[in-house]
Amino acid sequence: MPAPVRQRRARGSITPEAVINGAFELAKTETLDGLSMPRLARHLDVGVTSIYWYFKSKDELLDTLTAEAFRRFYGQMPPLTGRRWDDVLREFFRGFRRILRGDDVLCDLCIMRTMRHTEETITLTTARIEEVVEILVEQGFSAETAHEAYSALSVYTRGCLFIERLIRVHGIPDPQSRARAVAAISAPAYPGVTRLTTMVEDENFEFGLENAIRGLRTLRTAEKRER
Amino acid sequence: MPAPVRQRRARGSITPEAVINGAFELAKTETLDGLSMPRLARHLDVGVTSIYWYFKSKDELLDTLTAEAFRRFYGQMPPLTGRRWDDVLREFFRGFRRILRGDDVLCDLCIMRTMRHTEETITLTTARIEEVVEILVEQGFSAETAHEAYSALSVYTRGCLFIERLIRVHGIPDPQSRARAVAAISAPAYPGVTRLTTMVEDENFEFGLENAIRGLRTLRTAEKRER
DNA sequence: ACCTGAACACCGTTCAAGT
DNA sequence: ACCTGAACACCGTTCAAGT
Repeated sequence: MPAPVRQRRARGSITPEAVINGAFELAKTETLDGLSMPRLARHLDVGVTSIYWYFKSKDELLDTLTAEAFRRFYGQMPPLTGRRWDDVLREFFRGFRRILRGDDVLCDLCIMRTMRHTEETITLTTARIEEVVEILVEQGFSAETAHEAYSALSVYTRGCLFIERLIRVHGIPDPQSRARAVAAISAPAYPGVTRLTTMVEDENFEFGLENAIRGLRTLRTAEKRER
Repeated sequence: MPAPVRQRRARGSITPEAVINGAFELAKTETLDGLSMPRLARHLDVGVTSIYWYFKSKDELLDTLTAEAFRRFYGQMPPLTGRRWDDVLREFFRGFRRILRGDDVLCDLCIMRTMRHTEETITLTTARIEEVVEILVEQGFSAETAHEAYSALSVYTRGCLFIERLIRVHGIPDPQSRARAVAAISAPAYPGVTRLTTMVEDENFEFGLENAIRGLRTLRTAEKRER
């Protein structure tokens, strides 16, 4: 009954930046999945269609948000200070995980959404990769191996973030049903199985990280001997 | 104008199994995201609401599909034949990746969707984990380490599948824009960077797998010496 | 007990205006 | 050039029937 009166906005009173900031705000109060065009419009006090003047689809808006997310993410990544290659790897991938685990919106945009990055994002990412690779090469790795090492640890770290994010969104089965399920096994040989082996915690992450570094140490020695 | 006549179905002509099979068929022709209740109903030639008699929400239907997907997945996992622990790990995780990379619907259900499994699925999974862990323990690993090793390789393999799936769904930026982006870096020290380091291919997967095994070998020797 | 269409509140997007 | 509401085709889910 009360007419949904809303003042017509002045020309130029909407900017792409305002839309992007509003989108981040809204995603933060809910979740990235909760971000819809009508809700965003309401949040910005703008007609729904007005957003389409600046972003020709929701996907294009999300791409822009992703680019901004990467900028914010890399802005938070501290510069490398370690001297030895293994300390550098630890520092880098621990930081990587810490930052994205602490910000669900950034995690959803940088890790969960897509692999189609903008040119700017690729530049940012590649520069960071190079930094790490360079240190590895300086300290005796071949360029080839250094890249593979980075790639493997990157996949591992993103795998952790991905699984941890799924758990935060959907939860895990309650411990009781889990215990019953494990009890149903014919030969539960090792009590440790009852622990959530499919879940990632700090110690799990650390084990994989240290183990990879151990493998790389052996490889480095072998590569050095070859020359 | 032509009245949308559809015969009323007989009582008992719809079964949960038929719904599930229809859902798998439909997801296969499109994608899991393309599976909607109206489309599924049309595919089954059933009223939309009828599905809700057997599954009280789409989420419950998806949970049932996930349980079935895990059954199919484990049905395809070959029994372990390797003798040495490292061969067993290779065999297991290569098979894991191969099967889920070859079936997008299974991958979406088992890897991408959720971590909230049914009791049956947990039993299936835990039994498989135990099989691997037991072999590691027989050959000199502590139960603790064996679990951590499994967990790390599982996270790594699922990370690969996750990233590969994202690429299949959304694609990656075209090589040209990528090359331009890399060229924009101030000091592109290593030409290898131009290669898609964020992408996962067979050789990338193998490197991480072998490297983890290398790390475990060192750890095993150390653990043996301690005793 | 089982099957059904109409209806509701949502979504992304387009159209045809208004200023 | 920029902002807008109405409208469209979709979605998941509920309701109030029908048999």
